[in-house]
Amino acid sequence: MKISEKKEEKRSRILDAAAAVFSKEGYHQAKVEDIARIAGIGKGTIYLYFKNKRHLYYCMIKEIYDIFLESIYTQIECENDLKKALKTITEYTFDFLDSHKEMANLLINRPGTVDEDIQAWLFAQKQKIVDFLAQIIKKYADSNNCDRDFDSTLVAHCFLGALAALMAERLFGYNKIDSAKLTDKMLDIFFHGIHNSSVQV
Amino acid sequence: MKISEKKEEKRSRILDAAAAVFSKEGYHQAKVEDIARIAGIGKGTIYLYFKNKRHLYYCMIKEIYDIFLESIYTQIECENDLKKALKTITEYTFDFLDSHKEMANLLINRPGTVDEDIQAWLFAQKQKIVDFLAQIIKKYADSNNCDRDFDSTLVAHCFLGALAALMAERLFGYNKIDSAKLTDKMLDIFFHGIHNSSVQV
Amino acid sequence: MKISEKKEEKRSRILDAAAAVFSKEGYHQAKVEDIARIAGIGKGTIYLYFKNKRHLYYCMIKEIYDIFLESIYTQIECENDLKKALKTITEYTFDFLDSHKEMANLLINRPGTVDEDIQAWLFAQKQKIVDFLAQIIKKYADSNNCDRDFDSTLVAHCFLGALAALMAERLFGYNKIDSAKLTDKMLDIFFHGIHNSSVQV
Amino acid sequence: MKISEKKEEKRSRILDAAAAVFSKEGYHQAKVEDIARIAGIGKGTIYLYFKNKRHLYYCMIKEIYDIFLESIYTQIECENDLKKALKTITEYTFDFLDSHKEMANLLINRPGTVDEDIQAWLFAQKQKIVDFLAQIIKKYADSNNCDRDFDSTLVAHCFLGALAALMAERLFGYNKIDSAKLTDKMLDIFFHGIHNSSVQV
DNA sequence: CATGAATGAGCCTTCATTCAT
DNA sequence: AATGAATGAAGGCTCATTCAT
Repeated sequence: MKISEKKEEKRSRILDAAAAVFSKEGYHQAKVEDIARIAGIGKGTIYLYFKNKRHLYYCMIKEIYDIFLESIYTQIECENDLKKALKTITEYTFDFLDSHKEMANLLINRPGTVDEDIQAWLFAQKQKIVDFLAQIIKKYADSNNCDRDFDSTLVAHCFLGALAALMAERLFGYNKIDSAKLTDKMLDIFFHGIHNSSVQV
Repeated sequence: MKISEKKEEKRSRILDAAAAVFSKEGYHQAKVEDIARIAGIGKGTIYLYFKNKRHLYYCMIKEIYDIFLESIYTQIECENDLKKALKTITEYTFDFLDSHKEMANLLINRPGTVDEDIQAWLFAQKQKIVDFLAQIIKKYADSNNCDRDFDSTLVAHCFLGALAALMAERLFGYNKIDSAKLTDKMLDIFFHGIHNSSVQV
Repeated sequence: MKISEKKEEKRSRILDAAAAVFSKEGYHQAKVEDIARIAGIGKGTIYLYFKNKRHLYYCMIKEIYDIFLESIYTQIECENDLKKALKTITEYTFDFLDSHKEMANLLINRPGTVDEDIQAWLFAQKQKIVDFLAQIIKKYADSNNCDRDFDSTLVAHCFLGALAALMAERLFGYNKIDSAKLTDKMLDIFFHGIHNSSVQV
Repeated sequence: MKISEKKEEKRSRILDAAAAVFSKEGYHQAKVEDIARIAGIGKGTIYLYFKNKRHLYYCMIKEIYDIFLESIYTQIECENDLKKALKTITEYTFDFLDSHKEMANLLINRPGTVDEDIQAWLFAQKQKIVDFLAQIIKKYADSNNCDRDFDSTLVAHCFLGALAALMAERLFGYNKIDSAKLTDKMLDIFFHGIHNSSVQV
């Protein structure tokens, strides 16, 4: 028990250090030695837990995605109200990056720069989220007898794109935006558009 | 004249080759030698035109952005109709990446992976587009006496984020989407939202 | 007693494992960890019995040579007939390598690849065999009033060289040669040469 | 012309340095950096001429074998007298190793310790020599209506084994033997054996 | 001007050895 | 006594950059 716990704890420390370094430097410039130093261990130790640098990167990014996605899924799963669902996703995303600031750069700007396999894997992950979201949107449209004719997958893409853009702005931008208000405003745009409704009628 | 023209032409060839290689491989994996070979010149010659690899990258990406942005600006500048403006931007972006497919990967996925300075520069470029767009949106809202209260900068971010997401999907996704329809659908979402308008009334 | 017996048994297991691994991989490519695994013990334990990898190698190869040489000596010691003595040596060598196939590669191809000290030690061991053999040959020549004038040390070298070559061929060659016939043929060559004796007369 | 000559000259310098270092240290302990230093060039330069350390080793040992074997073949090819042929081989071998002392250790003790491919290649080379020699011996036996019944391949193996043993002794032994006498004595043993011919009659 | 052969700093990875348990 | 997790020195190889031609 104790030993496997210790190993798990050390593996976790390495993954944290890896996230920090990879996020700051990008995959290719990150040095295994730096990761080791930040994890407080020897260089060789990393290779007891991960086959090589690439494997370490993959495990790290997979862990982050797993945590993030699983959490999103469970929170949304049984939610029938689209607005609430999107709000939850948005808020959770903000929170997640706020509490993992050190890897924000990685997630937003640098994820797929290792090789084609990892790029493909990331693409597949993203596809899953899009599909999941599109399905919720579709359900919403159907259940509301919605007279508007929109492609739910397209909407999902737009929504996630907008979300990513706002994340980047919030994280790297000079004007820090309050996340609560941001969420509401963004959802308002998506639900009602920017068109002057009074004119529309 | 002739000499400086020749020089300019060679410089241009190097930049094209750099765009192709950096886009395919990413900054750190791209080899100066490959760029030289594709440009049809000797390896050392690159260093007669650019201080080093980093500088070459910067010049290349700057050139692309300059071309792209200038084109956008001039096309939109005197456009008063927001919908038309956004449509133009969207269509031009699609066309641009279609005709520069070899650097699409670079522009969408890999731009800021060199160092913090370049990341900051890119961020500033993006900021300019956002500001420009926000200004147009603001003008539209004001001139229409719009009763809806939205943050034009926020809308600009969302719009560009969505645009980027659709670009990525169109470029790397399995289902190639027709760009004309895509544009219309996307703008429809942004203008009227996804809410059931019949219910809304 | 019991403890020292146990220790001896473990030491022996390590030496056997070392012989197997060193023979298969060669000194530098052999991994201490593999030896430990094959010996069924922990990696650190090896260092309780041997100072380091080099020492382990030395002890192992010394043990093999000791067993081999002692056996040869005792079998030949009181043999007065040279032909019988050479036959015994040849047959015993074949048998020894047949029953230690796993270290044949080591003994034939890889022994002295560690450092100069070990190479010198091996050279000295070989010298002993040569001297021993030369002495027997000398005795034979003297006692037979042999009219042929040959350098017994030279003959010893030639005989052992030929023996080694045949061992290598038998072990790694495609045509497995029957050892009994081989011995007779080889001794025949050494005793009577390849010259046409009928012509000679 | 000039350039390719210079390249050839440098390649040759690298191969010489490689022979010296590999011979002294063995493949695995030899450092590429040492080879470069001895060749008087930078470490990276070696990789302009050879794919990697293994390839360098292979090219070096192949070159040595090619030079050696080709020379032997051409000298022996049209020789009908077996004794002269064997004498030529023996003398040439002595001369070759005398003039390439620095790689003697490599050729005698360490050649096949890199990997199985190279070991197999070396084995094949040796096989060629054996076959070549066996063929000459066979021709000799046939043409002389030799009444002695010996396996020419076996004789070839024995001869080469004895030759190798004498080479090793001459190179590493304390008593330097004069090569001219050595050759005669050795051939005498092979042709007439050590048996007392007066007794034989 | 243009070149590409040469360089060597830099980094990933291995593995003999140690030492806390 | 025995272990095996941890270490870090060492070495193969790459590639941006230089400079002699």
